[in-house]
Amino acid sequence: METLRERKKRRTRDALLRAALELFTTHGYERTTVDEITEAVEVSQRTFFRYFAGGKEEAAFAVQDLAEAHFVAAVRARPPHEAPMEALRRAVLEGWDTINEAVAAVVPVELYLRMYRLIESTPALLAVHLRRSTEREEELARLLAAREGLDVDADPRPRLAVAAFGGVLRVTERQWSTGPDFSPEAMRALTAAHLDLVGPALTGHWRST
Amino acid sequence: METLRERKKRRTRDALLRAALELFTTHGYERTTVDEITEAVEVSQRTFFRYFAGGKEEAAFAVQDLAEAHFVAAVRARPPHEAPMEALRRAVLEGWDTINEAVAAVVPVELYLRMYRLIESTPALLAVHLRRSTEREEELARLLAAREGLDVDADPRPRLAVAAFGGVLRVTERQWSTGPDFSPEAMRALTAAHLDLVGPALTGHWRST
DNA sequence: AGGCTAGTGACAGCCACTGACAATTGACAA
DNA sequence: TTGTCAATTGTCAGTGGCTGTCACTAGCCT
Repeated sequence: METLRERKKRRTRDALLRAALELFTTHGYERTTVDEITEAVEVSQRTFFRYFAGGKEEAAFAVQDLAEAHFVAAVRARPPHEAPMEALRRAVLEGWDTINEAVAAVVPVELYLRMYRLIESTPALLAVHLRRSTEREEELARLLAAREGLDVDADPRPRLAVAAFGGVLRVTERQWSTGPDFSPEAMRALTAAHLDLVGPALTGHWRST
Repeated sequence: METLRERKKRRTRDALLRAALELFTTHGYERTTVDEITEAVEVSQRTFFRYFAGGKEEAAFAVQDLAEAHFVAAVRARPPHEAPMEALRRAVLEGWDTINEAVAAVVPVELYLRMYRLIESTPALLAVHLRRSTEREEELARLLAAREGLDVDADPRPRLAVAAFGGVLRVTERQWSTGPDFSPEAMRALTAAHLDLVGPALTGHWRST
């Protein structure tokens, strides 16, 4: 079972994380200081940095970590006979269908979505988000390459395909976060629509839809 | 003509920029302090921040700005009858062919390439680079949409196509910056090869090639 | 020549982050 | 229980990026 010490640690971390996200999403990321977060939880500043060695940034992406791991797991769970792009497509849609399972245990889904929007609208956070996305893309490229029996360093196709897929997701994120409907369902629908359009978008001529 | 004041300003800025890039590329980005840069040029720290309000970051990307503007200009110069993706492809290859013209007036091309590598290998800089890339992609999407007579907010295809194109460039940058040949020619060749492969990469099955 | 103003330096201060050391508190065995 | 050990936390001091303020100097313009 869980020892008292571990329980306390977990609570402190959760309290810090929740306070951080709440402050970020209400007052803005850069405008909230670490001191404000620790005052809200009544711990020392030093303690915050011990839980989040990456500083405010790590706190800001803690829940994203869960959601993205959820998505990668969905990719891994796809049957091996599916074509790579098809597996990615189904996994990402599945991920949005079941986003609650991945996130709700730590923070309300609504807070996660608010934080997602904040990341998209805060340049410093968006930059980090994009870097993290490329790290995930590298992971997926290796995954798919292994699945198809390819050497990811000899054959660029897995990385290229995943990068193109990632590009579609970025366009989707951006449109979703600036649009009027912040529900997971809206995100899911937009993702599906965009994935359907990427083929036509690349085939040269747009005038003759 | 150019007044004495303006000449002095220009020189100070150039000196700061060159000192910054030189220090970044030799000692590393984060390990270089602003004080070190200003001591090398013999100005106060405050002066550095007056020229580079964005701090070290702005200095790190000053030359990238030139190169990227060079590329966008090449896209604009493409004949309107070319298909969008074809215009992007030719413009980016052209950009690497004539990179000297865009950069050499301010810093040696070799220093620019070293800085490029450093950006790719420094997480904090890579993140910013990726965000800047999406800004450029937005610019290109609007450009191409206008060219084709489309409304970029109503039709997602321009953004999707440009995002996929950008994804290919990112894969290329990454491979180039970790490879053995840092010449513009190598970058050009890699870019062309990857652009040729993105089509096949997206067509479902990789095993039977 | 002399007033105007842009550019600069010096200084003070905020915030993110880190290292070192001391104090506290849970864990566990005698 | 109680004493010991180890994990957790707080305090303090310091570095570096960055900003506001103010006074001063040097180029500009009439």
